[in-house]
Amino acid sequence: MRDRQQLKLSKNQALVYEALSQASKPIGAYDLLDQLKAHGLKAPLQIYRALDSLIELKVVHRLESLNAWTICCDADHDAAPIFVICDDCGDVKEHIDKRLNRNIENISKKSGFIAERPIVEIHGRCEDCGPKTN
Amino acid sequence: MRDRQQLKLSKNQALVYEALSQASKPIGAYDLLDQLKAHGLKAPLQIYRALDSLIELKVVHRLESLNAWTICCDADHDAAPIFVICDDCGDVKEHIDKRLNRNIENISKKSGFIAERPIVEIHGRCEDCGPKTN
DNA sequence: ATTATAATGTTACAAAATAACACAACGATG
DNA sequence: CATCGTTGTGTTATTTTGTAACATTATAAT
Repeated sequence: MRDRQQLKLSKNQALVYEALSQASKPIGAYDLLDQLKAHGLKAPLQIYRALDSLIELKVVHRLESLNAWTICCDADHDAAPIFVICDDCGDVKEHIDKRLNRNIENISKKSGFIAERPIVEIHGRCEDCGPKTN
Repeated sequence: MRDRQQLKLSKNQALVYEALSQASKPIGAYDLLDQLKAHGLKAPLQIYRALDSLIELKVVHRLESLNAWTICCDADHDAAPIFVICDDCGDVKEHIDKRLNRNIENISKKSGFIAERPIVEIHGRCEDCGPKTN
């Protein structure tokens, strides 16, 4: 796990990074703000700006389908991250799958498209929670 | 192209469906509302409710990374839709790719996960727009 | 030291989505 | 055909999520 020193994070970036690191699940911007009010943060923008930098540094991901952010599990990936999201317990796991990434590349190439930011978020039920009952 | 009769859409559902059908790109809920004010719609909820039903009917997709909705291009797909999104011109194309869908199934199975709603949205540059220049 | 760059603080605002409640239309069933 | 459950509608207010604009402060490099 890389720490603030290695990453050379600023104060707010470090605060947000720490909060995300300690969380077991992705967190929304306003939840982060609530947590970090104790450390002096006051406005949403402080959170959003820190998140933007952390994404730029590739140490944090945004989950588009959850409006939430999470720590990047994997230090060095060229491949796109794949998120598997349990809609019951909220657990989220990050995977890297070279084959799926090649697939995305192929689909893109076929139409002359340049894939710069592939988003893959698989909603469903994790092993512990089992199939939906309704 | 299925029409209102075949789908048995209600008034608001039909209005939203028509608006999306005629659009060349995905549209946001409030843009839809603006368009449909001419037809008497007044509140966001009317749009959101219609969109929910249309998604239930599987004739409309939500693009999570755009906060926008688009008509489903393909009448009968069991496989998950894949969206390819040009960040320059805003063009969006829907693809169905069995191989990628098998991939997603495999990734899920490995961890006992049941994939109920896979989201794949590939941002980048289309052939016409070419690579980013900045 | 100075200067460009990045980060911060703050107020106000915009955009996206939902809650709650009352009422109307529709379709099946008796 | 009546009535009853379901689905759809209308409306107001509110919540949640994300930005704009502008002034100030820290950081690192030459």
